[in-house]
Amino acid sequence: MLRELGTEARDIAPASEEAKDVLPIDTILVGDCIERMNALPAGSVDLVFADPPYYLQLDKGLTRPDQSNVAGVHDDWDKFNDFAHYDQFTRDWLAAAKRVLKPNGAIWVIGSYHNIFRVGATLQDLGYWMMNDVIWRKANPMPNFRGTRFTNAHETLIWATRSQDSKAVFNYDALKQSNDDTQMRSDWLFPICTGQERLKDENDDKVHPTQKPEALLYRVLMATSKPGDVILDPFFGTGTTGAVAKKLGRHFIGIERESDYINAALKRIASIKPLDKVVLETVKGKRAEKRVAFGSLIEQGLMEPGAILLDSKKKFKAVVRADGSLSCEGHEGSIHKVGAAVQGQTACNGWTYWHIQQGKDLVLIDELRAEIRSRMHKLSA
Amino acid sequence: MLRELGTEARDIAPASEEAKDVLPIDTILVGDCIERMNALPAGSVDLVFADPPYYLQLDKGLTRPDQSNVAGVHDDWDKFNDFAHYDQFTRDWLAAAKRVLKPNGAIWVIGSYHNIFRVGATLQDLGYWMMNDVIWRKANPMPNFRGTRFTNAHETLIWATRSQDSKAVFNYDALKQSNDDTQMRSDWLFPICTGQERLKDENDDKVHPTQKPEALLYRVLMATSKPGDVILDPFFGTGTTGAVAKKLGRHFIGIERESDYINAALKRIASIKPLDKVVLETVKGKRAEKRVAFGSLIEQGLMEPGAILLDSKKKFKAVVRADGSLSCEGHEGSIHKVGAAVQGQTACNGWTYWHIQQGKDLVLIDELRAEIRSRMHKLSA
DNA sequence: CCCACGATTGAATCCGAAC
DNA sequence: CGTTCGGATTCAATCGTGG
Repeated sequence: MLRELGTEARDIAPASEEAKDVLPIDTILVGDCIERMNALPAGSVDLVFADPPYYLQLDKGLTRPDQSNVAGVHDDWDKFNDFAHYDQFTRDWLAAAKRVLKPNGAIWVIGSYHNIFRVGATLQDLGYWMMNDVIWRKANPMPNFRGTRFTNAHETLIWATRSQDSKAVFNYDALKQSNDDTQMRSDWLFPICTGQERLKDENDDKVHPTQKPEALLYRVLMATSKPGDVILDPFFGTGTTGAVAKKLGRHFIGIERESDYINAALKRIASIKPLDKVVLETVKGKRAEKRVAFGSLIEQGLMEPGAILLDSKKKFKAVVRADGSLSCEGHEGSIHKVGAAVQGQTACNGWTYWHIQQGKDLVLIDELRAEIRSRMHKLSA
Repeated sequence: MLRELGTEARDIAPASEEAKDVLPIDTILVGDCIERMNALPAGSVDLVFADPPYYLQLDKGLTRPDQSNVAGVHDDWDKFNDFAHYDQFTRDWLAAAKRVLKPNGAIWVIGSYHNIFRVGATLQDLGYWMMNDVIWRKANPMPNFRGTRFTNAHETLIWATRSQDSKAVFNYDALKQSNDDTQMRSDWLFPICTGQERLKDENDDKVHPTQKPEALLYRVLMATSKPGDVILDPFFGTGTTGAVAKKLGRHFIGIERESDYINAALKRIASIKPLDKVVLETVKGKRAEKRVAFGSLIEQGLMEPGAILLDSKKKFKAVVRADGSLSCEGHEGSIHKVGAAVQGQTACNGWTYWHIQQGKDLVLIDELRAEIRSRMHKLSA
């Protein structure tokens, strides 16, 4: 029995007319992802983001040095008989995903060393074209409690297009702008999903054992999709993809089997407010010469897209856009460029010009940068 | 025609006698790596480090990083056949490597997204057991000149043992010590090989297009090998593995076909001076310590039968019996068993749980163990 | 209100020598 | 070979509590 669970997000972001007509936009489809994908029209989806089962093969329990128990992934959905079965499953869902992708569509898959080599080889076998493998470096990974291996401190994402001649969306300048005006690298640093962001049930247990951080999806969608695009997540879980897609003015289609996950995802996504169109406009063309790391403030949650920056006299108000650029009185660009423009000057250090209102006080954004640097410093080399 | 090129390193590092007798130690074998590996005795090598040819899908057939032809590929194979060919090559050399590895041997393979997924899946298919995938983060990667992808700023290494029940060498404590006393993570930051380290020919061109930095091999060998171990590199190139192995008191066996690479490697390795044995001593953890039976404290007069042991909060009092067992609140047995039982836990390290009263102070019985070990040490010296 | 401290937790293929 | 059991093993971040 297959149902469709819509959310109120359906009408918020702009979408192409044909997509609205033929696709269950901003909806969670209940059931097996292969069956549900095969029921969608071919060539209709812009991007797939998939977080499939990793097939961890954990047999025994694990305790911390203080004898406490580690809650591993022992769910049925991660159980397979052997690699042959896992490979077959992988081939099937990747083939189904390829069918629903538009000719210029692309896919992201995340995994660990347990499964990512099977996934990568199968992607290549099916004719997908690799663009990058991307490393999510975890700021706070779980240690290796037995001292037998290196701390498993990363996961691998593969970004591939539907075929070799697909022309993928890649917002190069926006990414560069948000990364100190240097090219975005293939190694990304984010904390794992904890704290307020981690969904808990009524018993204060985690709803999903492997919820991904929104910052990760934020970068994926900002990098390789446009507002109005349709993002399909065949392993929707608790809906991180949907939440970030809605926030960023993209449409999502989620597929999930577990009702507990679906219920949590629906509630979660309902509370998301999409960012304003103006905020979402990505920078086009070459950008400022000065080095800025402003975008990382947004990725790491120290500043919300749509936030207002003020100069010390509150004369100018600038809107922070999702890619880390500012918009103020007709000027747009980096914090430095806009700071200079509104003052009628040729140059300006945005870090020591713009403030953010915190209660009664104005706080210099340079203080937020210091916080970022402090975080990075702990992790360097 | 196969030759063997020895270097003067043969006699420098200590090696087991049997290895010296049957293996071409500290030698570069000329020719095809599969043939030469198959000519080596089975179960004779401690560690394999391999930097195999990349598979560049844009080219016809299998090429090295320098575009030279690896195998006689005459046909215009389609993609599937190309991958099949690369997979066959990968399976053949990985199977040959597995045969020459000792039962507790291990392998490292480095690659990029072009080939590492084929390599990883084949390793699993052949029964190797993954320990970690490790990310080499390049401090100074080549930028993506066309701005179409993320800067390819890393390469992936796979560390796997010969089989699931192999007991791999892993110098956990030495690594932790060298990493600011925290566990070594799976993401490593090193610059690419440039400057003085980069081998150049008479025209000042680089001898090898993908020479790896010695720092990378240094960490690999320090982490997963011991002095005297035999390291096999089937794609020896200009001999980074051999140079670092010699420096670190390990033996190497290199296999290479190109005489230009071999000549550069021979010259390079000849100039390496092995580090002194004393310098090569690493931090050892408690696991390396000899076991001390609790009863020996009594035998050696450090503790009297009938003595009282206390936990740190003096909640439990245990009586030491003449045979070295404890008795406490109806529980009896080893210091570990009783410690676990009184706490209601499944395990406990009695040495770091129980104390004896000395005057006003509580002294951990682990200190008495240290005294025993100190005495044993003086006796053996 | 702020700081110190303790408790908790996270996609994990997590022991090995002796008998 | 399997079983037993000694005893070795954790980092960053969040959240709650108490001073």
